Amino acid sequence: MDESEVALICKAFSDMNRIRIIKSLSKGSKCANEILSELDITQPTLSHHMKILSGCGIAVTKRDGKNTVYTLCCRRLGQFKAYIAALECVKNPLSDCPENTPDNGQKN
Amino acid sequence: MDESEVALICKAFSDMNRIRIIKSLSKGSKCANEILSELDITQPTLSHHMKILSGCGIAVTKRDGKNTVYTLCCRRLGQFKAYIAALECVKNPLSDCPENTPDNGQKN
DNA sequence: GTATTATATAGACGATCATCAATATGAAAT
DNA sequence: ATTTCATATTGATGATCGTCTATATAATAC
Repeated sequence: MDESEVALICKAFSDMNRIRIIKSLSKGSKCANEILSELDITQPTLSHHMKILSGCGIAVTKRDGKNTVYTLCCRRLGQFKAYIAALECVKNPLSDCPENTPDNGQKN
Repeated sequence: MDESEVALICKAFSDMNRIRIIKSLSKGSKCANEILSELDITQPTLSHHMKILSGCGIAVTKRDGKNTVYTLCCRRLGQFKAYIAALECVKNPLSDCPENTPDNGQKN
């Protein structure tokens, strides 16, 4: 999973309604109507959001008669979780930045 | 950390250049000039990105003479990582969605 | 076939975005 | 004080965004 894929998934996560959708789907597959009843948006807007969520591979679409069932893609979500989890955070790093502040305890 | 905070951080992560900045800072604090040399953007654009990254609490700003040193906020990043890591993915969930497809092995 | 239900698409709107060139600010060096 | 270096702010531009109404499509029911 490269940076552009991560950026795309993060963009999908960057809207509160879509986060709610993801959290809802994380409890199980749902059809559009069900999701719609949990949010305060119109049906076309939900359709738009689902297109974004499936566009980045986080959600999967499946027709079932009149309904469209949406499911979280565990594999894709797992890849994303792994990427985020792998982000380190060095507390007191070396840096080539000239004249580092003394209380960082370093000069380069 | 509520949904709107997560959305804000994800929005900060939704740009490739900002992801690169975060990955770069994850290896240690850096001043603007250093980060700038790693990317293909102008100085004002970098300044704009850093404002977004510090605005959501992921990066921290510190003046040091002529330089501005940027550091990842480990606490904040940790909160975000925890939220993402906590996203479950149920494989074969119960759903109230009418007429679930048979190969899901469920009827509701 | 016609109606009904569920979802998608088209087109529009104002808002926000990433980016830039130009300029301002802040801090050190001379 | 003036210059130099590092960063921030301003203002503009074209692109993308979330949302809506209106309409189209797809699938079942009658």
